[in-house]
Amino acid sequence: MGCSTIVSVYTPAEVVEETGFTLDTLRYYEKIGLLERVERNSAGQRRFTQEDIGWLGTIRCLRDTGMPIAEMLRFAELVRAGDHTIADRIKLLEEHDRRVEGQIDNLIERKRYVSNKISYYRSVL
Amino acid sequence: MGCSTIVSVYTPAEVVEETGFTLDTLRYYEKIGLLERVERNSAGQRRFTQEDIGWLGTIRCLRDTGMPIAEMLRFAELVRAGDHTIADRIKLLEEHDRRVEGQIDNLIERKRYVSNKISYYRSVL
DNA sequence: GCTTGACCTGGAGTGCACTCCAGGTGGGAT
DNA sequence: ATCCCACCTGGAGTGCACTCCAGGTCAAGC
Repeated sequence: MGCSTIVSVYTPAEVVEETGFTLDTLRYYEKIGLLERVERNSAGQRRFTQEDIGWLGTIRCLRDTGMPIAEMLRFAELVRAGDHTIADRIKLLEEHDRRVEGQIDNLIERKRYVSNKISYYRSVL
Repeated sequence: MGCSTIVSVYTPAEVVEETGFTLDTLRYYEKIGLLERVERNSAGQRRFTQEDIGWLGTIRCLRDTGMPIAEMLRFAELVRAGDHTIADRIKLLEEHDRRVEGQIDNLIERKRYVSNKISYYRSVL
């Protein structure tokens, strides 16, 4: 059964580089269960898998669109629970998507106000 | 000198209604100097002016576009310092405007990722 | 005239999302 | 063999922006 799959593995430093999260943040995410227990080498040091990297990409995206950790945690649980939760995941993401839409619209609206203010100041210079 | 200007004045409750800030937030903003010392009636209760309302509108906008309080404070100081700071105000707002632009772009980018994820989940349902 | 409720002050507490620290272990280049 | 640096753990600390509280005053409608 000489299974010779090459499972590419990442050190903490590589993951920091790759994902842009700090090591402390990574550890924090693991501690609170947003990241599932990461594998360790014999010395107890973390060795991240490609899958971890992928999941961290999702986290990054959700986080940067303003999803609170509690909700990401809920999403993580759904993902772990298996394929029968896909409908729920869709629901969660769709709701988030609508909020992001709202955020963008609001930001565009507010930006107009800022731009107008700048124009006004320019006009009185 | 019977000066009979009608200076419309707002009670705290009216300002809360108008601006969407809580009374506590309004007091907090005054305490830290983001809002200049608000007028009081004989009983020491706040009576906001039209100008206060306008300024709170600006605050709302800057806040909702993610400007930290420290920077709003700096902007407030510039405004109070008089017209010779207009160039600085423009600089500050332009910088902020660029950041907001970046935020919007980033959000749009991330939103695409979320939408794709939703599509993917839909395809495997 | 009395009650109710809006408002006051100073200061303490909250929630979120990290971020830092002390004290220690192990791997790997020289 | 040695040294340094990445990494480990548990737990405490930080920064931001509020938010809440106790204990009190005033105004205005009934």
